[in-house]
Amino acid sequence: MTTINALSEVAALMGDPARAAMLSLLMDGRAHTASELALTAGITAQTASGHLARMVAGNLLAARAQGRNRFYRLASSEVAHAIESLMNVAGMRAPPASASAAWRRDPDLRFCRTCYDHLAGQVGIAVTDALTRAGHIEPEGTRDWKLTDGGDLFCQRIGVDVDGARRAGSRHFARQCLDWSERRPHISGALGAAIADTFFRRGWAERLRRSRTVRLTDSGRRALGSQFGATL
Amino acid sequence: MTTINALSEVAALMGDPARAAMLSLLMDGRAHTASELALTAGITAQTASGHLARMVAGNLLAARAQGRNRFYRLASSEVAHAIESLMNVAGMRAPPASASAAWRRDPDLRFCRTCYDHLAGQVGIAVTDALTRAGHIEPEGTRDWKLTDGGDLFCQRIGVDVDGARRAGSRHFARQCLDWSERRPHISGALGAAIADTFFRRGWAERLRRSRTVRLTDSGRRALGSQFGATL
DNA sequence: TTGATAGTTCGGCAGGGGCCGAAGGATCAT
DNA sequence: ATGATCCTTCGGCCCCTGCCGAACTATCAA
Repeated sequence: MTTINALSEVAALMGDPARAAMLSLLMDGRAHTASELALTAGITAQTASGHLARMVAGNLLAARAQGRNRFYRLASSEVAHAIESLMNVAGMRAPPASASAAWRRDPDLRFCRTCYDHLAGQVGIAVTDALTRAGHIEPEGTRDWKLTDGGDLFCQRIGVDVDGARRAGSRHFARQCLDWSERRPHISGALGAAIADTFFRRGWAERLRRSRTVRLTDSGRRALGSQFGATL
Repeated sequence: MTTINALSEVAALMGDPARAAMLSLLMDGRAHTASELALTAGITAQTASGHLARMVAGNLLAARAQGRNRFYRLASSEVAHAIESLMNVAGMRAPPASASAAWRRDPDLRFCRTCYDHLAGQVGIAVTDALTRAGHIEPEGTRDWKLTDGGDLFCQRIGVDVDGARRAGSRHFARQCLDWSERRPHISGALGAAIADTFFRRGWAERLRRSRTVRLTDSGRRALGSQFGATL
């Protein structure tokens, strides 16, 4: 019973024009301040504050305080995905203006803010596909990956701190993270973070300054071919 | 401007408990009568009638009159997809009770009513994965597939009417259809239908009588291995 | 024709929720 | 400290909308 109510509650949160306007802006994957969101929604700061609090409580948004600003962002790629599919039903073919501007400016941005510590986008997909193809990981249920013995060896060989990831407390070891744009699962969780760390440490990828974009270096491209047997 | 309102309107339609209950029931892919929907939503027939009319006007539902009954069903697989992704955000792991009953009764049913003319479920995923792996198709944007030259040849060879699919008027050629249960894209659109047609024509798959289920035959299982290099 | 069933439309009630003004913390700049 | 900025909480207004009772149409079964 609460199960059906949960559906309507999430939908109702998205079903208000002001909140929908905020969510649309946040679809660019970035974090925005409360006043910025109020402005684009065309409402006062007080009203916006109430809306934002409700969406945080409903696990649609995540908030982060910084100085006297509060930055809000979408809570997960699942939320982005849900909004996208609603837009699809609503007959919107392109993302709304503000988001599509950011999109063009930064075409490699694939909702990396919430996929912060692991590789997402096309690189993440390529790595995940290659590991799957080689039998190094296997889907386990609909939410996790299983690292096979061969995969364990492989990861150790290229320098991924698998044991460290295993010891990462309560954190999930290897999760399936559904990428917003690619719509296919890639590796997140502690192992995903460890793999990304290896990419950065070995100079295969680098974070762009002041951006959530990850760029694959030339040596990374070569490594993807020689180590993973994948091309991008 | 209407573009953002469209998002909130669709979400608002799904954001009422009574309407959400009806939509959940309709997630079984079947058509239900107005009174049936009123009953499960726990409201009177008058109230339900209003809700249903609004959802039809909003292109969420399609109605079909038959005698003195009116049958309502989800208007498209896009709607089903949107509901599913909202359920995902709401943290529902299993489909709601009523739908899960149909689910258990018919475990191969993967919302085939709206994916009517193309292969969905595990078979659709297996085919799509195999074609991707072989480089026969590539994701194009977030909504379409691109059929490569090699893929064109391959399809012709196994008897898929690719040219016919290309001539299919205004219909999309090869769409990414996100499967409800598998949560991964498979091929829909004209090409998806043509591939499914090949499977039926060559006896690789068969529709079960009076059911939306598609069964893979033994020869289909062999073909999947020999032609597609996939196992299931 | 008469009655029963399925569905819709209309009207009025009542509650929920979105909105803003006012006021109150928090943080930064000077 | 003083003011400015950012954000939040509180209180009250008001509209929107979901709800049902009643009445009406359409189909089916005698």
